[in-house]
Amino acid sequence: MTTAHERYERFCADIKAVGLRMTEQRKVILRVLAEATDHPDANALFQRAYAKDGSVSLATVYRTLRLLEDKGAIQRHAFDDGRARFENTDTDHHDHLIDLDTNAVIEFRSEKIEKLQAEIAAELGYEIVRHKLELYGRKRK
Amino acid sequence: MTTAHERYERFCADIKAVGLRMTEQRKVILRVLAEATDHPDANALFQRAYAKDGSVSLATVYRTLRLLEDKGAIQRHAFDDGRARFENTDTDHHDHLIDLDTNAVIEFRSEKIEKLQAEIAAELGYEIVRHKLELYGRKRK
DNA sequence: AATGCAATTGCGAATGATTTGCAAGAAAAG
DNA sequence: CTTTTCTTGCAAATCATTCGCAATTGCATT
Repeated sequence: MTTAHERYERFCADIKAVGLRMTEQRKVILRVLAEATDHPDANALFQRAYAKDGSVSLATVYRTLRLLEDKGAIQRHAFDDGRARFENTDTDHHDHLIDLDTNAVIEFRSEKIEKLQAEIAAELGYEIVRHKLELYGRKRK
Repeated sequence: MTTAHERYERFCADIKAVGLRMTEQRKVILRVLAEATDHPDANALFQRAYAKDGSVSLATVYRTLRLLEDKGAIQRHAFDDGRARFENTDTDHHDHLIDLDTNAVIEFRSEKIEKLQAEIAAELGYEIVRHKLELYGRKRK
């Protein structure tokens, strides 16, 4: 299990690795991202960062998000509600089950499904670069 | 196999079923939708409808789209490129493979994957209402 | 510690997709 | 043909996200 602090260090390393500067704003945003265990959207991240440091702007949150996404440090998801949501990529790959009543996001992973996907793509003459599997459902009672 | 004309008739029935009016514009838009075999976005649908009848506006295309989506007659997809794309729901359920180079959308269906998904959701205590499986890949050479 | 300069910021304006308010136009019912 | 109510097109309004730009700030070098 990776800790929030380890994630933060890794983000910093990613930034410096390409000669980018470590600004106050970036530090705050990276920390917020590293601490997130949910799937926040850009505005939620901005709120959290702004609470820690009022000098952070929404534009910079978006810029930092894009930066990290390009480096593969975080992942962007476009669930059915329109706006983009983000999560760390240091954890193992997994898919999502979205609770239609609460909007909660549950992570899961199935080796079998991963394998089947690759097989299907191969049959169609394709190689999978990435995939998105989202189950939308309700709790059974 | 459902024909475009049958689909059109069904759309009309859906509209009239709730006491809505059958206007010229709606007729044109329904026809365009019924004839679509691809996954057009709102603007593409507007272009096609406008070509048939210059009195159709983009706003009405959006309004009609939402109408049909609410009735479950068409389905909205949010692929990773941001804008919404639509398709008829009269065909059997299927998933999508998106060609990253050409943006082409290939449909497929796997019984095994469907079954696995249901199993996974059940394990987590959920019942699937709908799901979305998108493979993003490149042609193998 | 002071200097220089390119990277970075916040702001507000721009964007692109989609929605909405409203007055004018057209169905359906009488 | 009239009335009532639904629909429309247009333009303005949203929403999420991006961009231009002048001001600021890291950071490598003195």
